[in-house]
Amino acid sequence: MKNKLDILKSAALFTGIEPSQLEALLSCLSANVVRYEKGQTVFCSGETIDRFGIVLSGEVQVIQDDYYGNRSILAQIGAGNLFGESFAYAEIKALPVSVIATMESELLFIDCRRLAAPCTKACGFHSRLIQNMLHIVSRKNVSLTQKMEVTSKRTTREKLLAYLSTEAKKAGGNCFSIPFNRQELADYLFVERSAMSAELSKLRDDGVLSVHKNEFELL
Amino acid sequence: MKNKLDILKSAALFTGIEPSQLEALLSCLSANVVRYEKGQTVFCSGETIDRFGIVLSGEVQVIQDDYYGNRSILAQIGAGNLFGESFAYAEIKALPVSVIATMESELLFIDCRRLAAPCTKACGFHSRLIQNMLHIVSRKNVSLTQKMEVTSKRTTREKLLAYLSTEAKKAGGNCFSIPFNRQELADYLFVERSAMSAELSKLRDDGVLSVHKNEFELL
DNA sequence: ATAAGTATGTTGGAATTCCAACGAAAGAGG
DNA sequence: CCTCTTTCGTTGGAATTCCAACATACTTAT
Repeated sequence: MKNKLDILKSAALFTGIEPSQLEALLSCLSANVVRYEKGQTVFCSGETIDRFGIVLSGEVQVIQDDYYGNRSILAQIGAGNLFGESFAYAEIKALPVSVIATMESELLFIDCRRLAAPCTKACGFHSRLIQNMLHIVSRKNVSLTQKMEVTSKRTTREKLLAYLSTEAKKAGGNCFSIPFNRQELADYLFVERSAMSAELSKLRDDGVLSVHKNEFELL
Repeated sequence: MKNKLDILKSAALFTGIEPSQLEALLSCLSANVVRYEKGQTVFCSGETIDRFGIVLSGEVQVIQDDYYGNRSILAQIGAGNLFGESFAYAEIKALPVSVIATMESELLFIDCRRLAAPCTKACGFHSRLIQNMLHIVSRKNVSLTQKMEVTSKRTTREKLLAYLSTEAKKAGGNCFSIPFNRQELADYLFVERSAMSAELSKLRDDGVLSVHKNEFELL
């Protein structure tokens, strides 16, 4: 339980909150922790949710499967980050996505109304929390827009280059590693795995990049 | 100025605010109105913004042009709706998109910090406003996700069907009109206009839909 | 009414992607 | 060490998209 609190202390949702007050706050929010195994479903498309999650350890993916079996990965959420909050605060009836654990994970859940509404105990956290939440949701919005900038490209080659460029920029250099295997990367870019693999080879032959497993270098 | 206030009264940002207090609130926020001509740029990609806009009349589009000249339409914003708020609250340095007026429009601008921070005059609006804002940004997030559900489809035909189905559902029937011309629809779906036009004809020949200008009917 | 400009539908060939299948390489587990 | 499973690269043909070009409405301005 020690390291979990450390994760929360540095989580964006709790910036500006005194670490010493964190436990009191969590109990005020009646937050609860649940452990998930690899591959388990956290939220299932179609259901209604009024709570959101924070990843304490492990990782979850926000995905969408159509009835042809094509999977689209919309987002990958690591430790300290939130998932489901936009759908909870948008108050939609049917979740258009699913959330799955990609590895053994500990997730903390919080009721979204409990966080937004000023509480009866007159604790002063809520004003700060809702500002943090607005900031987080806004940044997710920007992330989605940037993902669209990548997936709006017409060819697999352009999508790859757009994605790898942003990853390089994020890493602050030409060498970086990506958090996906080939199938996941294809699902993230909305393209075919085999065609993408072939295109990666072509990019390598063209001297644009070098690649070893998930390690990339743009030349 | 009369109808402008009417627009604002029913705008999602001001739900829960007494209409009678609206003018006082606007002055507290030091909101200002600007008129734009058709085709004018409202926000330009690359700039930093600390304010957002509300469409009073007319319409704006959130777009992205790459250096091959391909335009992507990310969103279309009509009267009463907001634009730019996610980028303002995410506090990013460089705007990754541009906003343009698609027709003569009146836009109202509000400083994003002015809205979020409790004001010195101790007016009680801000708590409500920030909750509304969180709700709006969350719903935009859901909209972006739904747009991705459409654009993640691999073929033009599937994209069209996915888009038209959601429009039909939104209209609550099989007959509906879309707010785009053909080129704009192609830019919205990230496909080629001519190929899309051909695919529309094929869908018509296949008896899946009938179309007259922007009026569609799914059969 | 005429002319110019814009929007839309159509078409043919080049380029690209999709799909299925296969084999090689890397890991996991016994 | 071997087997089983998963991941990844490659390939060939079918299907689709892209691109450029052109023809036909439909609009707008003069």
